[in-house]
Amino acid sequence: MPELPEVEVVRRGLQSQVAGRTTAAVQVLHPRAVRRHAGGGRDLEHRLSGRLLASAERRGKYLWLPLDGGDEALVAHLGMSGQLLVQPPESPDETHLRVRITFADGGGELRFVDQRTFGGLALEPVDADTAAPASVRHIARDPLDPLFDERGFATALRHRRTGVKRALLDQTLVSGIGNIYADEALWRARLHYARPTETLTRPEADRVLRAAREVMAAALAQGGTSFDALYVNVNGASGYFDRSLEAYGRRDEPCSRCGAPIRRDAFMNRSSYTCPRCQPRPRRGRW
DNA sequence: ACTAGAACCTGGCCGC
DNA sequence: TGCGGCCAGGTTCTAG
Repeated sequence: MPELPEVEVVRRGLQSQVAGRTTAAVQVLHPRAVRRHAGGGRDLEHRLSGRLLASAERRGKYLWLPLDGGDEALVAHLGMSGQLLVQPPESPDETHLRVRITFADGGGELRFVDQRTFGGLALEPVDADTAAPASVRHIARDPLDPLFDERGFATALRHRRTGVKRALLDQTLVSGIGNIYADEALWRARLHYARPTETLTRPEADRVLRAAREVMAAALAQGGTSFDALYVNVNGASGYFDRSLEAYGRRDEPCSRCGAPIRRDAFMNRSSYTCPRCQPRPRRGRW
């Protein structure tokens, strides 16, 4: 499940292997993979052919490749199971291959592979002022961004009226954090996911942000997290940060700080993992 | 304006 | 062996 560290690994792969190359043909194999593209699959195939992909950018979990000229970009979101692979043209198609982009240099082709089809590609105009594509404009900066506003984040967090985990998952407040790193950050900060944001002290707000930054930086240093074969980077290699997770996916295993068994709760149609001793449930929590 | 929850999607896995 | 149901979860849409 790609979150910020995984997406950044993919961005680096794109920057080194795709940036600076000119596309030849584009083949859309599944309409849902391009549902965010205003003109549909045929339109994307035509407008993306013969274009220079200038660089690889990222904000939160969104990736984009600005085209030559700079007023358009190919935007990619991996969703839950999306992969961007650079493969030799002769290698067999992947089962869930959705979009194929070949290049004028005849080298490795860029393939968008996505089993669950939550992800997708789109060609979008780029806003001249922010240098961000249209669909990325509402996404907040992420904790690894040098321009991230820490004080502003802490203030905004404490003005929310919700549970702290919901707030961490809100990409308009802070981007890049998904279910896995939210649980890891909360474990590090010793906060329960249902803790009402309006009761957070400023030190607590600072602490959870610092924890999120630390766990994502550590994951990035190891090449991203992976739990199965769904996530691979642009070269096709899996990350392996899952060995370092302290809470997520560790139901009934002892907390490495205190030994209490990690518990799993259903929360927001997904799972939340907490240490019941280090992260006690607040008396009046917000779900 | 803000918050909460459903919907989208496929394949692996489990129990029967 | 097969089948129904559950689970994984990022984002968008809709309802309140």
